[in-house]
Amino acid sequence: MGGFDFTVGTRLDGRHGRTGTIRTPHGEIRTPAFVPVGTQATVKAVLPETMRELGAQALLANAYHLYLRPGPDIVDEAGGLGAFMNWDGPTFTDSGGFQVMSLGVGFKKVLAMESVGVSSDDVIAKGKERLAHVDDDGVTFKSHVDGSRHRFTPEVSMRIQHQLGADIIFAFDELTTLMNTRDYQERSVARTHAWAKRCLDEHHRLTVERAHRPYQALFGVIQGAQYEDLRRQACRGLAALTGPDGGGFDGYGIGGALEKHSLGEIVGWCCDELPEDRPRHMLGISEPEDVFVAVANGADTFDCVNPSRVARNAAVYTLDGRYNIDGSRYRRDFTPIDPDCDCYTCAHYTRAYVHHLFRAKEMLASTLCTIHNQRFTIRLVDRVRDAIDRGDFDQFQSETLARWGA
RNA sequence: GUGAGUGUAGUUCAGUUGGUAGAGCACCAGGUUGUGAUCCUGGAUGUCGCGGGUUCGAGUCCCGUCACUCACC
Repeated sequence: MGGFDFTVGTRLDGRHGRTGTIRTPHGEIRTPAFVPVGTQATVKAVLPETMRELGAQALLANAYHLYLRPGPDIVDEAGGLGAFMNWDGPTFTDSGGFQVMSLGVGFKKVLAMESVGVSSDDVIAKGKERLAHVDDDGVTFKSHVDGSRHRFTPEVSMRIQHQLGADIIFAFDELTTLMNTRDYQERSVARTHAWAKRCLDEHHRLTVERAHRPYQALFGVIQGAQYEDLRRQACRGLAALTGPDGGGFDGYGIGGALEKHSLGEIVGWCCDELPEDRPRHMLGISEPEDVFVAVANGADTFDCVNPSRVARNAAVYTLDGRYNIDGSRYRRDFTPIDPDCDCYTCAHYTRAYVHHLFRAKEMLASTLCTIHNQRFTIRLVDRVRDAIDRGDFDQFQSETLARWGA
């Protein structure tokens, strides 16, 4: 796997947590690392240069969105995702598997139906408004942009992600919900495993075909929901898979819908089974409690839309907790959003000003709060990494979470 | 001075043949975990201009009065 490798640094006693370094053709990622999300080849509201200044080491975009718009061929022509968006650091793309669920069934819709006694299996079978349909070969879906029909298979996802050209790409997986039956979860894990093998094969073929391009690392994605046996089985299965060249996955993604309280044990089960010389990416977390739990149990990198999304709706993070800056109590507060923060926003602007921008619906409000929340999250993870290297993780965790109020 | 119209939540307005008031925005408070997210959920709010009258009951009908708007003198 030329151009890509992972070395472990300091390990946590008795747990899977560690520091390390991922090397990609576009630079290194020191882990643990938070990877901000720029779904459509942009971290909403901020410049790529700003993300660099904030300390972002890598960015993650989405194959589904970029496939629909502008189209992977255009990103390819532009020189790949990084060149297209003026980001010269490492990049990730998600496979589009998440959209199988979010477009097809809808996580919230399914949760809401729980009270009515409807399982998402029923919804998948009977739902009228679903935009996606899953079968063993792949998923057929309607574009949320214009309603046109499309089909993703593991091979299609690999081709798209090769055209997008991110340094780290993910295998095409099926994300279930907590509402699916145990029986469905078993079948889904089997399907995701079969898709993983097809991804590995197609990835190998494309890597040979596109040998003139920088090497792209492929991460297998683990499902299995809240079931320990399924998670372990999924991990062992993916760890044992090899492509035509005899090589396996370059790393692993831990995915799936899960309840917050079981995050730690699920990551722990997975990391019991996964090879420790490969990086593990936890998909979709960023809250301080989750970061500590995921890192302690072995996650090396993780991404999340939350710092950006909540920023656009006036929620800002501090080590003392989260609050809404558009609340009336900040109208005359001329202190920074977070007095302990070193970000550009906190250095130059007051709560009263940002409060005013939200009230006036000015777009700068989103920009300033996104800068702050991204910096908050990146800096928190930087400190976690330093704490592990210092041998100080447990104390740093307990102090930080006590202050956070978790 | 004459004629006409309008006065209902902070605001713009809706209120069916009379049955003790609603909406949008604003306001207040939350939420958002591989972005279908300038999105979603809750909440508070009224001497229906004022005074009489008719009626079991009036924001709705009648009389008077005040304010504002327009038109004409």
